[in-house]
Amino acid sequence: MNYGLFNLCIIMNLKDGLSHYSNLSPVEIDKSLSLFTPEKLRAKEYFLKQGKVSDKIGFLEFGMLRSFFYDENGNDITTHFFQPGQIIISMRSFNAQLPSKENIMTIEESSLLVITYKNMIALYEKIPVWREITKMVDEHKFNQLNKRSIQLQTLSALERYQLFCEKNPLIIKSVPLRYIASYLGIDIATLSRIRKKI
Amino acid sequence: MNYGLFNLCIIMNLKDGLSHYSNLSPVEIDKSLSLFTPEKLRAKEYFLKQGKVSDKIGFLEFGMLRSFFYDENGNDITTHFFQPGQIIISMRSFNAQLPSKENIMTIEESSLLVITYKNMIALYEKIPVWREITKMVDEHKFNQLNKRSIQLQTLSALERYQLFCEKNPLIIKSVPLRYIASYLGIDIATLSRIRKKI
DNA sequence: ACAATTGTTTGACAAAAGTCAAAAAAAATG
DNA sequence: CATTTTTTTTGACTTTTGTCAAACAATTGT
Repeated sequence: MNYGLFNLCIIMNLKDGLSHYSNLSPVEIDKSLSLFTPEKLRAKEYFLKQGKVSDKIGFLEFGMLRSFFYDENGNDITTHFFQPGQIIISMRSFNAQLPSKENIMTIEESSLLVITYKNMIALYEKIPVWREITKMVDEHKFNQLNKRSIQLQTLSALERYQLFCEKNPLIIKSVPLRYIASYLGIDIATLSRIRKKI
Repeated sequence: MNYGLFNLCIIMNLKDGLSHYSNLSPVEIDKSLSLFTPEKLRAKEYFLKQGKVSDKIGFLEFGMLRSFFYDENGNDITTHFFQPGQIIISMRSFNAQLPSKENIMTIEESSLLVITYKNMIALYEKIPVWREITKMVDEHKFNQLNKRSIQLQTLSALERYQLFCEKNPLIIKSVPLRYIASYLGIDIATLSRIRKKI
């Protein structure tokens, strides 16, 4: 059982990831995977809508998604990007089964392996190790968020953008700049000027 | 079982909190509390040091603590304030038993109820409901951090400070401004000017 | 109580980031 | 492939925030 599971990246699929990084047996892996169903989404389709209780999470095979919400002025605020190999989840809504405060939407055509909340619970009963896997995902998400929070707290717009580029070359390539600007808390015009400077 | 548990605030102690907000029986509560030991700390004492694996968490009865780290220039960056009624924990270090990236230190004289990692594990075995309580604490911490992250992303220095004052009157009263400035990602001189403006 | 230390405010200035509007470029659509 | 539509860049300007140093205030230890 290993944190690498959630940095799988593009190369690996869910099955290979589980066999490399979890200590599930091949039989358990097959039993687990039978509860996931493939789902294809076109660009700009919702995976989760603000206000609804999240009833599923997904493992992203390929494509790109983002989570966002609308602030009091109707601005679209991006809060997260989801890359291949990552778990698509709204932690608060899925874990506590509360109405979501954010949308999750594809940026481009995407392919996921989806498991419903009901099946996830079933999985916990059948294969208790999955509780640990979930715990690891949650911890990983917490640590990511913590890093992000510290970056927003301590870095200038320029530094945030530079670090983001360094750590997320894939996102830079395939995501509209205005989403990245909003994610970094920078005005789109300012980001444009920062880019010119580099 | 109820989220109110982690917004107990000053009025309530751990015992009352557990009996009001958890569904532990009185016997279970007493059994649980026997694994917590009182700990008094003077001002500016460490509860946890950067680099060490956290071996305990605490419930704060009274006093005030903060977590912080030193950045590459040696600046002291405050990442969190802990108020009475809250759980003192470094999530990453305690949950995953990894070396801590942050310090936790009292700001003023404080009184805690402390439980060691070993005893926490014992508690999970004796009273499995504690796994759920922990899960709720973790979820609550995640949601708090998520809020904070969005505030850093979307609000101006002035707005961040105003919101902070509104939500944390106790902290404003008893914590040096430079800690608050650092927590909000604002230069101390800028914060001083913001305060004059209000 | 007094010196020493630590914390906060202020001034003068510089740099960073935001605003609004228009132009340019790129992407989507028929 | 030409035309909408969307996205990005740019210009001119304003506002916000940071920097450095000094003055001032508060707190602490002896």
